[in-house]
Amino acid sequence: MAFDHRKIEARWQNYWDDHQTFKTHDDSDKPKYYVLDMFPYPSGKGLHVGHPEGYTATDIMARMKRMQGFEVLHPIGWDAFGLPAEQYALDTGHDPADFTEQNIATFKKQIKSLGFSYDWDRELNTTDPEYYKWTQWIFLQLYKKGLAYSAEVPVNWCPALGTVLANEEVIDGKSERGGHPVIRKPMRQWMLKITAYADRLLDDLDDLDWPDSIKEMQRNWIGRSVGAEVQFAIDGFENEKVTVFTTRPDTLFGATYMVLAPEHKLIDKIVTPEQKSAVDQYRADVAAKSDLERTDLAKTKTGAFTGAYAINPVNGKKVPIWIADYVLITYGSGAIMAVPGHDDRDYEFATKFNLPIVEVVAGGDLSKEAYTGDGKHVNSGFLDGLGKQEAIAKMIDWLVAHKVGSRKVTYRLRDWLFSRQRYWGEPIPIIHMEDGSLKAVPEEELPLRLPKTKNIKPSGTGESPLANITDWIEVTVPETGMKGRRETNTMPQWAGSSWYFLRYIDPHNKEKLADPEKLKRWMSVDLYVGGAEHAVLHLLYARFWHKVLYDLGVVPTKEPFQKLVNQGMILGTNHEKMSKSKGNVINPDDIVASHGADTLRLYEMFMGPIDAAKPWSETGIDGSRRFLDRIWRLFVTSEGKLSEIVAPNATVSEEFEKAYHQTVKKVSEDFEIMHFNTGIAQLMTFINEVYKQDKIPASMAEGFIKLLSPVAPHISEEIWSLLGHDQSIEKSMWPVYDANKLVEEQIEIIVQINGKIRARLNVDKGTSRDELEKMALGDEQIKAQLAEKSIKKVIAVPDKLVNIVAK
RNA sequence: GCGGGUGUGGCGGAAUUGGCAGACGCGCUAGAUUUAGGAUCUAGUGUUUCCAACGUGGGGGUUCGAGUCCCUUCACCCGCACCA
Repeated sequence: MAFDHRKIEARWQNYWDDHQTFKTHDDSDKPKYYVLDMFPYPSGKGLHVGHPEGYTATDIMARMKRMQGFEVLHPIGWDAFGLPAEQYALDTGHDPADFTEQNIATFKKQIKSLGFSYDWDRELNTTDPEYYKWTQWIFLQLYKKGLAYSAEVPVNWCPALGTVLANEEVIDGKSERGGHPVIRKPMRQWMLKITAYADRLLDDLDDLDWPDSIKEMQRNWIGRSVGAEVQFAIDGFENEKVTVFTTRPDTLFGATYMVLAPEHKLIDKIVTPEQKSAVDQYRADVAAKSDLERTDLAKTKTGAFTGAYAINPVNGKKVPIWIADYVLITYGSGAIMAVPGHDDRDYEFATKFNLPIVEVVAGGDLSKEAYTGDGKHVNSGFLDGLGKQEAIAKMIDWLVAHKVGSRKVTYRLRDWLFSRQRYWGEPIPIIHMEDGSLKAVPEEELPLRLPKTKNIKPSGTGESPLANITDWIEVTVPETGMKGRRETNTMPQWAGSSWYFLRYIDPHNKEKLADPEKLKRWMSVDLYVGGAEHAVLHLLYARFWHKVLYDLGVVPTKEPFQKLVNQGMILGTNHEKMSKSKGNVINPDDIVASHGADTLRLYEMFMGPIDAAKPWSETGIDGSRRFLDRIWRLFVTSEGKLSEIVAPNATVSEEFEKAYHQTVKKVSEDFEIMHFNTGIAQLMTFINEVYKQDKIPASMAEGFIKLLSPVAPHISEEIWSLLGHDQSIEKSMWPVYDANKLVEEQIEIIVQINGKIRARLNVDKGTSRDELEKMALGDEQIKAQLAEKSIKKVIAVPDKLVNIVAK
């Protein structure tokens, strides 16, 4: 009987469901292992081959750990709020909830067809009011702690569509849908003060077992820089000051001009009448530029002189104040002291506008370029002769003593723009009262449900479609009779995914986000696997919320995800990213139908390292299927019975026994560190060996099938039952190897002359250096090779080699 | 430009602390078998001028010995984008 994957896979998937094989027990006394996949967004397009890669990796870990005696938490759920459902609703008038439900059903069916060992009783859905109740609850905690505030910030407003667009919906300043112009318009938005946690988000990265690249990306994103704030007085304006931020306060003596960002609010006050038209013109030019043009590094510097002068506090010199778009209003204080001698950008600007360049750190050639390195300070008064570090410290002391500046840390990280002008998101539980005050929806009234509506349409005002739903919007506080209007903004998609891993731990809890005892039992996540595209935002937001919850005593750990692994992308057969337009998309459903889920799982793990980008190969997937067929033929007869190669008490050669124990060792070790490709290679090697045997003992057949089972669970269950077991292989114990069987008594040693292999010797393990040397020099072949030469040196490494250096 | 990463056969990829380069798979070749097929089994398969030499993007170095360490250079991928 051939290996019929359709029948077998369906059978075991039903068995697992019926027997609740993968149910997680909170009260077991086994050690815990929490292995988590990144929350999928159930798009209408369904699963692509990238999904099963990460999911298979975590599933292998989950299945192996269960067999190794761990209580495993391996859940899945749906990050189901999001733009596509809303757009679908706007286009068709249908309820996004229905659309989402269908998509989830499709996704679930696809995921189930791959045989992942999820505990489906813990399935989550961010759009479920019982779930988003707690998303809203967390928001209220943030609000109470002063970490949620509202502010006027510019958004992408499309007047023609009457709506606000996300950045990705704006292409070249036009709306993606319809090509209407989009303008930046300040609107009141909810912000979360993630910057208050910047230092902790940065520092706690050190203890995480994450890829360096991801940690580095987060560090860069947070962008902490240490320097000083310096206040410059403005000539002729006694009450005005400009504060600049600099990382190089030691170069203050070299500040020969000052630059304000074109949006800086002081400009109108200080600009001289003669310069006003030039400044206005420049600001108009800058405003007309797209973000892309403004940030184009290749362009030359532009700017305009305001006519005003600032006073350099350290030497009292007058320096001209310019405006230029190379200074960003969003960073630091939106103003800089320009030190053209020691900053590339300032140098470029000064050269273009003929501003003076003064050397204050020796070591460079200022006629050619700015010198940004370290060196002795010159032309710097009390700093002369000092190096960079001492000079910075001394200058900060001076600034503090003269009350014109201080040490200062700034971050690139901005506060999190938390509101979206959307219907399909968690409602923000805030009421704007008619007296202008804000009132939080009482916790006991949560969840604040999204109102059902027949027709979702833009409000036209920039508010979300919720603004149309008068019944929902207008509220009266019962105690006071005061009227109010609900917040029409909803939360971004990041909200629900910032804490879902906590809810899996206690998904049906009505009283709390999750039981503290259970959180203590399960946190933190031992292994988190997902795509690198979430390297910054999702992982940073989740860490931020987690720290807030930690401070509130809700969660027991400082960090949510102890170990993080990014699966690499699966490319098309042409080594390019899969895309519809390139026609190189592989649909996992097709593979499951043609080759089976086990084959797909096996192949995706065998393709290469989990974190590398790897191209798909048609013949490669065939090869993986062939391996499973080979296993099947080995263990199962054409009548569907257990093959006679398996004999309970078969004796095998010492060599084969060794191969078995080596396989157990290598597979166990490789899977543990997620080197699935090499572990699978070892399984293949073992099967190649088995093909050379007449009989193998049942114990080894069972051991092998156990090793295979996390990767290819369906075929493994089937063979396991043919081996005479009436319980799932999942309930069996992971095999252990006998180290004694791996001990080599004799090993082959290579003998090199000048690093080239000239002979091989079989010696007892542990043969001493001297002995090896003697044996090597006594070897006939070696003697012959050395006949014309004189020996300079002999290096002998026990159990490895002898290298003879000769001339 | 800055930060991170990757370069190994025809292809995907293996290779502890520096110690037999190319495990395993694909592809290819040959043989066997068969109801002749995109099946199966067995063997072979880095290159070349094949008793040997060369070979891990290029160049240089350290070392008895380098895919692995150091310097330099090139190519590609990912992230950031004038962050003062």
